[in-house]
Amino acid sequence: MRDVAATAGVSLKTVSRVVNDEPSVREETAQRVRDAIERLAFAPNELASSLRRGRAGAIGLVIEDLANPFYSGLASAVEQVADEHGHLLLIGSCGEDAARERELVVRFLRRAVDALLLVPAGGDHSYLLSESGAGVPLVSLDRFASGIELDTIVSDNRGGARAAVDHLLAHGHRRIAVVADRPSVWTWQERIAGYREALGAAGLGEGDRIERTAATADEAQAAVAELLALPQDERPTALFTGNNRITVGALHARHAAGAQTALVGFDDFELADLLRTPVTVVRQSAAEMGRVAAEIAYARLDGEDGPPSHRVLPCELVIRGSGEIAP
Amino acid sequence: MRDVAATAGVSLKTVSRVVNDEPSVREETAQRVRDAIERLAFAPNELASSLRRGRAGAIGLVIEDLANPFYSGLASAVEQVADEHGHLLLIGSCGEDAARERELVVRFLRRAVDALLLVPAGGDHSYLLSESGAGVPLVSLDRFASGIELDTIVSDNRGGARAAVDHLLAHGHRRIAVVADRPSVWTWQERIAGYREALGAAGLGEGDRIERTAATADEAQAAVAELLALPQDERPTALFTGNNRITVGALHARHAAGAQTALVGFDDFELADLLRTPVTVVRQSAAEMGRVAAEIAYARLDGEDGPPSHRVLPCELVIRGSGEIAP
DNA sequence: ATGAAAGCGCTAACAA
DNA sequence: TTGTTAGCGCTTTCAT
Repeated sequence: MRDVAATAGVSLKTVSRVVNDEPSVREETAQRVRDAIERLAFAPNELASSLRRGRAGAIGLVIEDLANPFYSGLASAVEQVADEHGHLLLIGSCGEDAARERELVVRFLRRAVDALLLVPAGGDHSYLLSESGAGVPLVSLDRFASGIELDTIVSDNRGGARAAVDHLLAHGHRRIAVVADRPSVWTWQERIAGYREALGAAGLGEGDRIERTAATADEAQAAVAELLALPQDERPTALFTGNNRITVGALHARHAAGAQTALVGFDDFELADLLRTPVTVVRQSAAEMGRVAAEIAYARLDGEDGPPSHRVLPCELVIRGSGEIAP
Repeated sequence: MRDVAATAGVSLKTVSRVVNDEPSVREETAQRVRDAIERLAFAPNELASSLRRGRAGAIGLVIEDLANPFYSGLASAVEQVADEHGHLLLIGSCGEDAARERELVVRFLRRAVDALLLVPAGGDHSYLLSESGAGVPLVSLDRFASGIELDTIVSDNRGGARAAVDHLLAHGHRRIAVVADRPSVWTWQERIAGYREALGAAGLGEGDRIERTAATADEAQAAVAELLALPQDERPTALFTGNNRITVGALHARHAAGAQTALVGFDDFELADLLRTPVTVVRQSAAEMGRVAAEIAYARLDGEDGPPSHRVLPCELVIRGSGEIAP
């Protein structure tokens, strides 16, 4: 930049003005500077600029697993909003590991990201209180973070789960199993609660619950294989699978067992309509969630204050066949 | 950091040494500094550190579309390698837009990323020659960048395409249509070339080619719907779909038309085995590609020199049913 | 083993 | 409209 200034015969600050499109530079001067920039192939250092300004020109996103379509859809929406604001996007996956999540959060904040969005893994998040003293907008997506009040946007997990199980009940099922994520995760709690509420409303009690957990598609496949191998009078006639990974595992197990067990999954997925038995799902929109979360963050950056906001996005039951199989 | 130094009664430099785990600090001094860090809740500013060091502690990845499972799988693998090296990951999608790609590349370089991986969109990439003068390792994934020689890692697109079409030919097909991506993209050229080679080797000529392009699943669905609506003596009896988006679109069109047209797709996808007609595909590994590309970048950072390297990963034909349907 | 001084490349604040 | 000065928070170099 010094070289550009010398070449153009102006001061450093004038070059800075031109680079940043500040007004109040005479057009003729600006042109001279632009020529010099061109000739020297000058590229400003955004790191230095960020340091001086105290703003990074980037936002951070911490998710569980970039390879999971739910999270990549979410990330894609966040990316788009960031881009509209001229920001770059730092992404990190923590794989439901609280320690790793914290590490990523800390590193992002140390890079002075302008805002931080995260899908909180299980565990206490009060550490965010001190980490974010700096006033960096913090938004929680998909789940509530425990131990701290943040701007949060989630799907109506409980309502969606209840709709799924109600649907199965309405089709005559009484032995309905749920396979869901780790209990430490907020979404799990909600989805399980929805399951129990629906059973309860149908007059079914604790003894009628069949609850399994699975963290991966493989674990889900194993769990469902076990369920389908139960003696007929204990075997569930219907499955409620608590997320997209679990649904995939369950479908494989169901296929391997040659079973026609009814199934409703949480999370829609591509080609669900073209499966051998088209899959009935509770749909939530990862993209919408990502978009809204990013917009909340930018509203905060824009000076919007007030207490942490909570947004709940509705879920939608998409009927395709697998949920309408009779017991 | 100044405050920490004052609190611990040492100089700035000593704090810096402790923060960076440099040796040659007496343990007792180090402990005093660590106490001060703790008490003041000091967090070093990575931006400042990066500026001074001239290295960002991050790498950049430019892909086409984060919401596409192929690219998110690739990104996930890159992320993992970056993490192993203590680096953060900047991601940007350019949606096959050359101008947007360049913008992202420039911004990443201005942030002094330590290495840059990119899936080159169509168009000339000689601009990279000047942009990367700084000696930042540049690796091209999934495609060759035209106009510049870069470390590049691709799948054997031509071989994979040829295997797909050979397979259809072996099952008696003679009117085989290909639906592939934009012609400006390197992978398209290779996959089309493989298609033509296979036809040629079977004694079929230009007149026997049925070639369509589609950039999205929707466009592919429309293109395939048209093909399937052709009079029977012109209608293709088999489809070779050139990427995962196109396969999805084609499957929908095929289903809507109630057709039993044979189909082999490029790119494997989840649940392909559980579709009504399980889908035969040519599988490539996005994860492997991402991992290897990142490792090449780190090898370069490690001082490895020599001319740009080319790595070609093999593809694998996965037989599931849709490719074995008779004409 | 520790510290002082200089400066990475830029922009904010103020001055001319 | 343009320039000067100071300094963002850290690390390098060199001295002690």
